[in-house]
Amino acid sequence: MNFNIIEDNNKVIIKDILDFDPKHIFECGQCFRWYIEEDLSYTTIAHNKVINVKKEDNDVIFSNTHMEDFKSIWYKYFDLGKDYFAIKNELSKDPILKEAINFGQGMRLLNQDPYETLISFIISANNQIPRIKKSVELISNDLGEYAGTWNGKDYFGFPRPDKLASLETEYIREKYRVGFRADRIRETSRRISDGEFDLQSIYYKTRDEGKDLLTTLPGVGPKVSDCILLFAFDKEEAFPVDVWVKRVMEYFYLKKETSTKEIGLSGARIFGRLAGYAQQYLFYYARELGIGK
DNA sequence: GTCCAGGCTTTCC
DNA sequence: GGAAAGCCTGGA
Repeated sequence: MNFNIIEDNNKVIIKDILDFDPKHIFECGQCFRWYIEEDLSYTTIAHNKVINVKKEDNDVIFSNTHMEDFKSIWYKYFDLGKDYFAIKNELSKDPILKEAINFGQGMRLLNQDPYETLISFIISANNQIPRIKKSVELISNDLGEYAGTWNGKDYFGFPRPDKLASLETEYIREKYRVGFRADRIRETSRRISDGEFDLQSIYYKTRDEGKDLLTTLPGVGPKVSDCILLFAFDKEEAFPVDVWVKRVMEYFYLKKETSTKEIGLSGARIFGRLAGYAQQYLFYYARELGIGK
């Protein structure tokens, strides 16, 4: 680790860390379980634990935790083993990316739970971020384990697959406001719960192998599978192409209307093994600034 | 085999 | 009232 960590009264503080901005991490669209507080800190839940993250000058304060959890859970979750200085340095050779990175300089790719990420991104299809967040919260509050309270709000973990697999499609549709995605959620959860689909095995597969497997699940196509590979399985070359990435790639790089499939191939060609990071800086940049709209 | 149009729930802007 | 971090189906 190239930064100093200290522990203090239910807090862990990283001193003088570059490349860590809670706003850029949580609002860049990779994660749906965060809540901004009045003091502009962010509260999130993962591994059935609640944590509050606040940036103060060049320090980041993690509250409601301790060093043991920090080392065993949050270090990996916040991708602190990666050298973002080197990643950004490499990608900044591209002048367009340099702008996008400058805009979202404190972004990091989280390592999230595979099943929660899978269901969250099935919900994301033809959907809006505020609605996706609401559906994920409704599911957790109804089926998840109580994980803690922060600033007066109770937090519940995302349930295990057997919970959603055991429900009727109509219940899922109406209770969680997921519309036509309800049966995809139920059937995908059932396959995992019944052991027909081994989600953990994807950790040990390549991006292409993982993509072929994930797209056999209902509700998982090219874009959603790349999101899962990038946000849960640490496949750095995964390049999810959504409407914003399509717009920003057409606007800056390709200069003409291009099919989604072709944009995916261009991402691999232009950005190579770091395509996932490039995608995330570009997505955040394009969406916040409305580029190409 | 590949490509593409149309349909899909609900709500946010 | 259009659009939304897309996927699935059917037909060319």
